[in-house]
Amino acid sequence: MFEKSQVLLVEDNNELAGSVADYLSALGYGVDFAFNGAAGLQLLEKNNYDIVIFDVAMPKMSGLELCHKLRHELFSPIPVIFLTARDTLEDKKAGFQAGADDYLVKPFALEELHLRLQALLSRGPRRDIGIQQIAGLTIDHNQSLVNYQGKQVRLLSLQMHILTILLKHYPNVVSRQMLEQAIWEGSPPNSDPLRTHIYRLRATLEVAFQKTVIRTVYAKGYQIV
DNA sequence: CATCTCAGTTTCTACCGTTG
DNA sequence: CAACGGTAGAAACTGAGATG
Repeated sequence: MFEKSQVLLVEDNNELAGSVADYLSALGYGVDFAFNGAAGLQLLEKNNYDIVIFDVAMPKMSGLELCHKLRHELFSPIPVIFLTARDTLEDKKAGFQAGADDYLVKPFALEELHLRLQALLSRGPRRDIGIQQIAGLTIDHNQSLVNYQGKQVRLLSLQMHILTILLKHYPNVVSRQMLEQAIWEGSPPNSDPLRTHIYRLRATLEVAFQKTVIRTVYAKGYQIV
Protein backbone atom coordinates (compact mmCIF):
# COMPACT_ATOMS: atom_id res chain seq x y z
CA MET A 1 0.00 0.00 0.00
CA PHE A 2 1.06 3.54 -0.76
CA GLU A 3 1.21 6.00 2.07
CA LYS A 4 -0.11 9.29 0.87
CA SER A 5 2.60 11.90 0.94
CA GLN A 6 2.02 14.82 3.28
CA VAL A 7 2.87 18.18 1.78
CA LEU A 8 3.14 21.48 3.58
CA LEU A 9 2.54 24.51 1.39
CA VAL A 10 3.62 27.86 2.75
CA GLU A 11 2.44 30.57 0.39
CA ASP A 12 0.92 33.98 1.08
CA ASN A 13 -0.84 34.28 -2.25
CA ASN A 14 -4.28 32.77 -1.67
CA GLU A 15 -5.02 32.20 -5.28
CA LEU A 16 -1.79 30.38 -6.04
CA ALA A 17 -1.96 28.42 -2.80
CA GLY A 18 -5.50 27.36 -3.65
CA SER A 19 -4.69 26.14 -7.13
CA VAL A 20 -1.57 24.28 -6.04
CA ALA A 21 -3.46 22.66 -3.16
CA ASP A 22 -6.38 21.64 -5.36
CA TYR A 23 -4.04 20.18 -7.94
CA LEU A 24 -1.98 18.21 -5.42
CA SER A 25 -5.00 17.01 -3.46
CA ALA A 26 -6.53 15.70 -6.68
CA LEU A 27 -3.32 13.73 -7.24
CA GLY A 28 -3.68 12.13 -3.83
CA TYR A 29 -1.32 14.21 -1.72
CA GLY A 30 -2.30 15.32 1.77
CA VAL A 31 -1.89 19.09 1.76
CA ASP A 32 -1.54 21.48 4.69
CA PHE A 33 -1.42 25.25 4.37
CA ALA A 34 0.23 28.15 6.01
CA PHE A 35 -0.03 31.71 4.77
CA ASN A 36 3.19 33.03 6.22
CA GLY A 37 6.51 31.74 7.44
CA ALA A 38 5.73 31.98 11.12
CA ALA A 39 2.58 29.87 10.76
CA GLY A 40 4.53 27.46 8.58
CA LEU A 41 7.14 26.99 11.27
CA GLN A 42 4.46 26.17 13.84
CA LEU A 43 3.04 23.47 11.60
CA LEU A 44 6.50 22.07 10.93
CA GLU A 45 7.19 21.82 14.63
CA LYS A 46 3.88 20.07 15.27
CA ASN A 47 3.38 17.74 12.34
CA ASN A 48 5.38 15.46 10.12
CA TYR A 49 5.60 16.19 6.42
CA ASP A 50 7.28 14.35 3.60
CA ILE A 51 8.04 17.50 1.65
CA VAL A 52 7.51 21.24 1.97
CA ILE A 53 6.92 23.96 -0.60
CA PHE A 54 7.90 27.48 0.42
CA ASP A 55 7.23 30.78 -1.22
CA VAL A 56 10.34 32.91 -0.89
CA ALA A 57 8.69 36.29 -0.31
CA MET A 58 6.21 36.26 2.56
CA PRO A 59 5.17 38.50 5.43
CA LYS A 60 6.21 37.68 9.03
CA MET A 61 8.96 35.32 7.98
CA SER A 62 10.42 34.82 4.53
CA GLY A 63 10.80 31.42 2.95
CA LEU A 64 14.56 31.78 3.17
CA GLU A 65 14.43 32.43 6.88
CA LEU A 66 11.94 29.62 7.40
CA CYS A 67 14.12 27.20 5.47
CA HIS A 68 17.17 28.24 7.42
CA LYS A 69 15.34 27.61 10.69
CA LEU A 70 14.06 24.30 9.41
CA ARG A 71 17.60 23.14 8.69
CA HIS A 72 19.53 24.73 11.51
CA GLU A 73 17.08 24.81 14.40
CA LEU A 74 14.71 21.93 13.78
CA PHE A 75 17.50 19.94 12.06
CA SER A 76 14.91 18.68 9.64
CA PRO A 77 15.95 16.69 6.57
CA ILE A 78 12.59 17.21 4.81
CA PRO A 79 13.05 18.08 1.13
CA VAL A 80 12.25 21.73 0.34
CA ILE A 81 11.10 23.33 -2.90
CA PHE A 82 11.09 27.09 -3.24
CA LEU A 83 8.55 28.96 -5.31
CA THR A 84 9.56 32.43 -6.32
CA ALA A 85 9.08 35.15 -8.85
CA ARG A 86 12.79 35.99 -8.72
CA ASP A 87 15.05 34.14 -11.04
CA THR A 88 18.50 35.67 -10.77
CA LEU A 89 21.44 33.47 -9.97
CA GLU A 90 21.91 35.34 -6.70
CA ASP A 91 18.36 34.57 -5.64
CA LYS A 92 18.75 30.92 -6.45
CA LYS A 93 22.06 30.81 -4.65
CA ALA A 94 20.46 32.29 -1.53
CA GLY A 95 17.75 29.66 -1.74
CA PHE A 96 20.13 26.73 -1.96
CA GLN A 97 22.32 28.16 0.75
CA ALA A 98 19.31 28.37 3.03
CA GLY A 99 18.91 24.62 2.52
CA ALA A 100 16.56 24.27 -0.43
CA ASP A 101 16.56 21.16 -2.61
CA ASP A 102 14.86 22.64 -5.62
CA TYR A 103 13.75 25.95 -6.99
CA LEU A 104 10.78 26.74 -9.19
CA VAL A 105 10.31 30.14 -10.78
CA LYS A 106 6.81 31.59 -11.14
CA PRO A 107 4.86 31.30 -13.24
CA PHE A 108 5.21 27.54 -13.54
CA ALA A 109 3.15 24.65 -14.82
CA LEU A 110 1.51 22.67 -12.02
CA GLU A 111 2.63 19.52 -13.72
CA GLU A 112 6.23 20.60 -13.43
CA LEU A 113 5.76 21.11 -9.69
CA HIS A 114 4.34 17.61 -9.46
CA LEU A 115 7.27 16.14 -11.37
CA ARG A 116 9.74 17.88 -9.09
CA LEU A 117 7.85 16.75 -6.01
CA GLN A 118 7.95 13.17 -7.23
CA ALA A 119 11.66 13.39 -7.94
CA LEU A 120 12.45 14.74 -4.48
CA LEU A 121 10.11 12.33 -2.70
CA SER A 122 11.73 9.38 -4.44
CA ARG A 123 15.08 10.40 -2.98
CA GLY A 124 13.72 10.62 0.54
CA PRO A 125 14.95 12.81 3.38
CA ARG A 126 18.35 14.43 3.06
CA ARG A 127 21.18 12.67 4.80
CA ASP A 128 23.45 15.66 5.21
CA ILE A 129 21.10 17.52 7.53
CA GLY A 130 20.69 17.01 11.21
CA ILE A 131 24.23 16.03 12.17
CA GLN A 132 25.67 18.50 14.65
CA GLN A 133 29.16 18.47 16.14
CA ILE A 134 29.60 20.53 19.24
CA ALA A 135 31.35 20.34 22.59
CA GLY A 136 32.97 17.06 21.59
CA LEU A 137 29.60 15.47 20.99
CA THR A 138 28.13 14.37 17.68
CA ILE A 139 24.39 14.65 17.63
CA ASP A 140 22.17 13.01 15.05
CA HIS A 141 18.89 14.87 15.31
CA ASN A 142 17.12 12.56 12.91
CA GLN A 143 17.63 9.47 15.01
CA SER A 144 18.02 11.10 18.44
CA LEU A 145 21.51 9.66 18.76
CA VAL A 146 24.42 11.20 20.63
CA ASN A 147 28.00 10.08 20.11
CA TYR A 148 31.04 10.76 22.22
CA GLN A 149 34.41 9.14 21.57
CA GLY A 150 32.89 6.21 19.77
CA LYS A 151 30.21 5.60 22.38
CA GLN A 152 26.59 6.14 21.42
CA VAL A 153 23.25 6.58 23.18
CA ARG A 154 19.73 7.05 21.97
CA LEU A 155 17.72 9.71 23.79
CA LEU A 156 14.01 10.06 24.38
CA SER A 157 12.42 12.81 22.35
CA LEU A 158 11.99 15.15 25.27
CA GLN A 159 15.54 14.54 26.42
CA MET A 160 16.73 15.26 22.90
CA HIS A 161 14.71 18.44 22.92
CA ILE A 162 16.36 19.61 26.13
CA LEU A 163 19.82 18.74 24.85
CA THR A 164 19.15 20.56 21.59
CA ILE A 165 18.19 23.73 23.43
CA LEU A 166 21.25 23.56 25.65
CA LEU A 167 23.51 22.96 22.65
CA LYS A 168 21.94 25.84 20.77
CA HIS A 169 23.12 28.18 23.51
CA TYR A 170 26.45 26.47 24.11
CA PRO A 171 28.61 27.45 25.92
CA ASN A 172 26.15 29.78 27.66
CA VAL A 173 23.86 28.95 30.55
CA VAL A 174 20.18 28.35 29.78
CA SER A 175 17.73 29.21 32.55
CA ARG A 176 15.18 26.72 33.76
CA GLN A 177 12.49 29.20 32.81
CA MET A 178 13.77 29.37 29.26
CA LEU A 179 13.84 25.59 28.98
CA GLU A 180 10.31 25.30 30.33
CA GLN A 181 9.14 27.95 27.94
CA ALA A 182 10.80 26.20 25.02
CA ILE A 183 9.50 22.75 25.93
CA TRP A 184 5.98 23.45 27.14
CA GLU A 185 5.47 26.81 25.44
CA GLY A 186 2.57 28.70 27.02
CA SER A 187 1.60 26.15 29.64
CA PRO A 188 4.39 24.67 31.73
CA PRO A 189 3.11 21.96 34.13
CA ASN A 190 2.52 22.89 37.78
CA SER A 191 4.97 20.48 39.23
CA ASP A 192 8.53 20.49 38.09
CA PRO A 193 9.02 17.68 35.60
CA LEU A 194 12.05 19.46 34.14
CA ARG A 195 13.93 18.20 37.17
CA THR A 196 13.18 14.63 36.32
CA HIS A 197 14.02 15.05 32.69
CA ILE A 198 17.32 16.75 33.37
CA TYR A 199 18.12 14.08 35.88
CA ARG A 200 17.36 11.28 33.46
CA LEU A 201 19.12 12.99 30.59
CA ARG A 202 22.20 13.39 32.76
CA ALA A 203 22.05 9.84 33.95
CA THR A 204 21.75 8.55 30.40
CA LEU A 205 24.67 10.60 29.13
CA GLU A 206 26.91 10.00 32.09
CA VAL A 207 26.40 6.26 32.18
CA ALA A 208 27.19 6.08 28.48
CA PHE A 209 30.07 8.51 28.26
CA GLN A 210 31.60 8.44 31.76
CA LYS A 211 31.64 12.21 31.57
CA THR A 212 29.73 15.18 32.91
CA VAL A 213 27.84 16.75 30.05
CA ILE A 214 25.38 19.07 31.77
CA ARG A 215 26.44 21.37 34.56
CA THR A 216 24.09 23.19 36.91
CA VAL A 217 24.85 26.83 37.51
CA TYR A 218 23.14 27.53 40.76
CA ALA A 219 20.07 29.75 40.40
CA LYS A 220 21.07 30.50 36.80
CA GLY A 221 20.32 27.35 34.90
CA TYR A 222 22.12 24.60 33.00
CA GLN A 223 24.98 24.54 30.56
CA ILE A 224 26.79 22.03 28.39
CA VAL A 225 30.39 21.52 29.40
C1' DC B 1 24.56 28.80 62.88
C1' DA B 2 19.57 28.79 61.65
C1' DT B 3 16.61 29.10 58.13
C1' DC B 4 15.10 29.35 53.56
C1' DT B 5 15.39 28.38 48.78
C1' DC B 6 16.94 25.72 45.08
C1' DA B 7 18.27 21.35 43.12
C1' DG B 8 18.63 16.08 42.96
C1' DT B 9 16.54 11.73 43.44
C1' DT B 10 13.06 8.39 43.75
C1' DT B 11 8.58 6.52 43.37
C1' DC B 12 4.01 6.37 41.82
C1' DT B 13 0.62 6.98 38.36
C1' DA B 14 -1.66 8.14 34.02
C1' DC B 15 -1.56 7.88 29.31
C1' DC B 16 -0.66 5.97 24.84
C1' DG B 17 0.77 3.08 21.28
C1' DT B 18 1.91 -1.69 20.28
C1' DT B 19 1.20 -6.46 20.28
C1' DG B 20 -0.79 -10.89 20.76
C1' DC C 1 -9.66 -6.04 23.43
C1' DA C 2 -6.62 -6.85 27.21
C1' DA C 3 -1.87 -6.93 28.54
C1' DC C 4 2.35 -4.75 28.25
C1' DG C 5 6.09 -1.54 27.91
C1' DG C 6 7.68 2.99 27.25
C1' DT C 7 7.20 7.74 28.38
C1' DA C 8 5.95 11.83 30.86
C1' DG C 9 4.20 14.27 34.89
C1' DA C 10 3.12 14.72 40.01
C1' DA C 11 4.62 14.48 44.41
C1' DA C 12 7.46 13.61 48.31
C1' DC C 13 11.73 13.36 50.34
C1' DT C 14 16.72 14.49 50.73
C1' DG C 15 20.61 17.29 50.30
C1' DA C 16 23.25 21.49 49.13
C1' DG C 17 23.93 26.30 48.85
C1' DA C 18 22.67 31.11 50.01
C1' DT C 19 21.64 34.53 53.29
C1' DG C 20 21.41 37.12 57.33
